[in-house]
Amino acid sequence: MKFTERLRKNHQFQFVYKNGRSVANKYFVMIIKENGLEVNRIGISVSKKVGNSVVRHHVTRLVRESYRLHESMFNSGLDIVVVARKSAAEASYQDVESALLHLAKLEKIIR
RNA sequence: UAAGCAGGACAGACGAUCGCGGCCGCGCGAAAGCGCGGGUGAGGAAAGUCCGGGCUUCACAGGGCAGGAUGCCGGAUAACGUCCGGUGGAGGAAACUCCCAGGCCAGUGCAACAGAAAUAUACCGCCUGCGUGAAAGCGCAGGUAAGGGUGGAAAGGCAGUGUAAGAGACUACCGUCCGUCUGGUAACAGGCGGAGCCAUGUAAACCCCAUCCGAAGCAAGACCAAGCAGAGAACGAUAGGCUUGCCCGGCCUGUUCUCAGGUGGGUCGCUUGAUGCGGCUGGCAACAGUCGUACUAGAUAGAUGAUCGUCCAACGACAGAACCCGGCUUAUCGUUCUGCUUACGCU
RNA sequence: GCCCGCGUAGCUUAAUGGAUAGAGCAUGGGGCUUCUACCCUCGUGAUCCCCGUUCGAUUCGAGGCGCGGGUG
Repeated sequence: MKFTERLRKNHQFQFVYKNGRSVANKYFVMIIKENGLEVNRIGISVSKKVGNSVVRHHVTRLVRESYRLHESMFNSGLDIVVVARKSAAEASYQDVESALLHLAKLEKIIR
């Protein structure tokens, strides 16, 4: 991903949770905070409630893939945290893609 | 052909495009890194963390008590609670499967309810003697565990002799126990002789016996780099701390606690191993030896996915390595191979 | 990674290996009252699942499932 880094540390996530603004739909919760950098930073959080290890990895990959394929549409200079909800375990790739773009439109961070 | 039993293998495949983590090579770059090319990249259970071992550090090269685990016998193994082969028991018509399977004739405990009585007994009953009574019967003293109902369990079973009635009191068969002989490494099996059999169940009750067990865990541990600030309290050699829970013994000399401050980066450990596969030899087997051959993930918030097309058993279950092995247990859509048993039919 | 604990009615809980598993709250029916509340009375359980030991298991043993906690 050319224009994007990843959020890795727990304190980065906590900062976004405390200071960001959030929006949600059936599958995901998206939390946004401007980071003052040139690039976006994305973090994906899938808790143990969603499923076992295989299911959680799968959800993570679907989110990362759909973000990657639409990376150029997003505004830059944002920290984005995507939290998966329980129903995301049964979602297909098309569901994830449309849900992610829907949330991005709600936040008006998409071109 | 059908039903079943046992053991093994596989765990969607191929192509295209876009992406991800290591590794190798080349190029650019001071470096970080970037680009191109090549090759590689999750499991049969990677899971649960229930056992065992390697490895590393600590302690000791030392003893006792406590505690824990295992539990028919023999073997395999680095080791095991695992595996193999036997013995005994249970199930099945069979192939075959299952069993925490040492010891209540060491000690202690428990056995509700029912029942006369639960580890010791006479409620009903049976019988004898005496008394009373015309008799039936009643009362007293005694004998008796064959019969009765209860119960998981009622003092070997069954048949006969015997007897007033009965009783292993006696006898045959079966069972039990003891001794001895034979076979077997052993568990055990079989034979012979004796005891007429003073005694139930429970040790997944305490316990006894035999064997084994030092502790912690790769966030172990080793190294490099960066950075910081100390202060207070208690006790101080008849003290404090470490050493396995305790004791003895041993070691150290400042130790412990509280508050505050700093870092939270990198390298190694890290994958070649009690390794996999194939052949041969030994062994009933588990397994061992030997020869050949292969190298097949090493991330550090954590890499395998998405889309399209074709195929099928037709939408593909259970499920993701985190130091590494050997097992056990649990989850699982299905496909397939081999051997065996029984029934039916045909030749 | 390592180590503990718990699971009983809708909720909070009790139990020596021997009940029909006992309470309180809640809830449903009935009574009392003109009505409601209070009060009285009657009812309502897969002892988390499964296998075993035992004559008999909530209790003992093995395995599983779920929940909670400690520690690095």
